[in-house]
Amino acid sequence: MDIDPEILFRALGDTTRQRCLVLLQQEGELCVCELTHALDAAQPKISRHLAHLREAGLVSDRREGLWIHYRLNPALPEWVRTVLRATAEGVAGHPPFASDKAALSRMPDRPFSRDWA
Amino acid sequence: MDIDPEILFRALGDTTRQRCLVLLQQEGELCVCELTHALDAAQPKISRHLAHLREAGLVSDRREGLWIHYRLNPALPEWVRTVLRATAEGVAGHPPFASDKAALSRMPDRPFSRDWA
DNA sequence: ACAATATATATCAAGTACCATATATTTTCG
DNA sequence: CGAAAATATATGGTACTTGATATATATTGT
Repeated sequence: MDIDPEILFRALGDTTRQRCLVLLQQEGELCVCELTHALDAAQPKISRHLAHLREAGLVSDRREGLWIHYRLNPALPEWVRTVLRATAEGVAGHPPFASDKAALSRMPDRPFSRDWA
Repeated sequence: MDIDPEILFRALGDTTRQRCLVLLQQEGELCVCELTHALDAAQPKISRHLAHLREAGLVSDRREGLWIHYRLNPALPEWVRTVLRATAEGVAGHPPFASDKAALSRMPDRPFSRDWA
């Protein structure tokens, strides 16, 4: 799989998309309503940014009933994974990324249990 | 030193700036005319993109006579260095990055000798 | 002080990106 | 089939980005 670096970094160049990617990296798989809640953002906004990430090849999606689960695209080249990992580690402690994770874990009635160490 | 990830990735989201950063990473330090030659681009275009990188905190500059040498900002946080290194390694073999390096080494009358293994 | 060279900045037009709101689509359940 | 829930897309407005061209600034040597 090949990723155009211009498309990659333009996709990374928006805070909303960064926050989604960092959460996906930390949580593995999330549906739109979880991201919407974690970021406290309007649903169409999240949906459109996820579409952007999907078109850039960064995430893949999987439907399960009403829900659509997003995850990092498993076919990403290693250097892109390194970029995403370094970024997630670099920003994890700073706002708004730290509170996103907290908000997600506080979400009531999460549609799926995602128990993985 | 702190780098805002949105500013970082927007700076990386342009092919011209990527090419400059990859060359700077490979060569250590380059003046504007070298970058202009390597990318075969107009001088004001290179100058403006370098200004963008400087304002984003990614590069620093040093004047020596008529020339201004640019280099990666030595104060970059480690995660940003990792991002830049992974990117440079990931794209080095692909166009236009590969030919940029070749064009630079073919440049006649390069203003400085930069001998470092 | 003047000319030449390297680099920087200004301007304008064209394209692009983002947000908020409204609306459409898809799936499940009764 | 109709309603409800989750997600996706469309629209319009505003703001940012980019490139090309022209011009300005800074430094050196004569």
